[in-house]
Amino acid sequence: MADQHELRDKGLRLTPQRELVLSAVRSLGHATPEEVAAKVRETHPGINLSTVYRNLETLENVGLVLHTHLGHGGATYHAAEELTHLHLVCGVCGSAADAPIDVAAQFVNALADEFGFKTDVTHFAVYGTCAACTTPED
Amino acid sequence: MADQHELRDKGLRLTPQRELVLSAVRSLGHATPEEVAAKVRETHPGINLSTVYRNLETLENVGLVLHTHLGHGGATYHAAEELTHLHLVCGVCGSAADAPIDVAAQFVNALADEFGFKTDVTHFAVYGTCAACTTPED
DNA sequence: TAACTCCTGCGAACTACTCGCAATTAGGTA
DNA sequence: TACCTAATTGCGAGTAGTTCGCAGGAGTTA
Repeated sequence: MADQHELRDKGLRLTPQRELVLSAVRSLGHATPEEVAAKVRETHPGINLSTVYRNLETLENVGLVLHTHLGHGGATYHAAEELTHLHLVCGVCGSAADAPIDVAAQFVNALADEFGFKTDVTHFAVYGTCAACTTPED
Repeated sequence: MADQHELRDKGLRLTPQRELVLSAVRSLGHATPEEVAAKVRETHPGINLSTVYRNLETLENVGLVLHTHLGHGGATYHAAEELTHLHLVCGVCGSAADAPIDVAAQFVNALADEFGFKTDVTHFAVYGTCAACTTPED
């Protein structure tokens, strides 16, 4: 549990709320601010939603967490070290599968070469139809 | 102006509001519901925002318009026949550039081959940093 | 024209998020 | 250890964007 160092190293104060938010994000994998708040409230019932939002923002600023848009409008937060995959969101069944970032390597390179655009493929989900929903089965 | 046929063919009633919403989407290229409302109000000032939202949803259900997520949370609407490009959204300056869908062809194929995932690259923006913001200039 | 529905306008409600302020608390210092 | 200062928290209000219910009005068919 080197959280204390991580947070202090980034120039942040070490508050119970902040630690709880960070560990909630880590344990949840991906989670909306509300889900993070719910998780944190299991051990710290009084925590305020504003505090969760502010800590997510703060933790994102120092690079410990990141957010991704999975479509519904709300952001989904991840621990920074876990964000090594891209998200395949199915428009039919709503599932979100993971795929390794390498499948996008050519795409990222093409965008870089042709447009000078440096792509972060993990930030937005990739939308489409998953295998299960594409294959008509009865 | 075959709008009447289009709408009627889809089983929709032909109301001035509905026609105006559709033509606003077509003339604007990409637009948020609020921008569509503003456009429509140029010729039909009394139109209600709810009506715009409902018509966008209705038109989307019958396939005449589509929406894309450009990131800020709000959806952006397009005429269905215009959606032949993907969007490169810059996280630094916030600009949204267009790119032909072919640059994503390999990526789409890889996803299809490896995961059976049928990708709609136009639905979500592609996030990253544009050339202007990548190149440090003074 | 009459009747039947769909559609519209309106206002309230809702969701997701942000902000200001006063009280609290972490971290550094003496 | 006691104290000081600034960061942080909780709370409530505020905001933006979107949805919903309802009653009146309009498009469509016979």
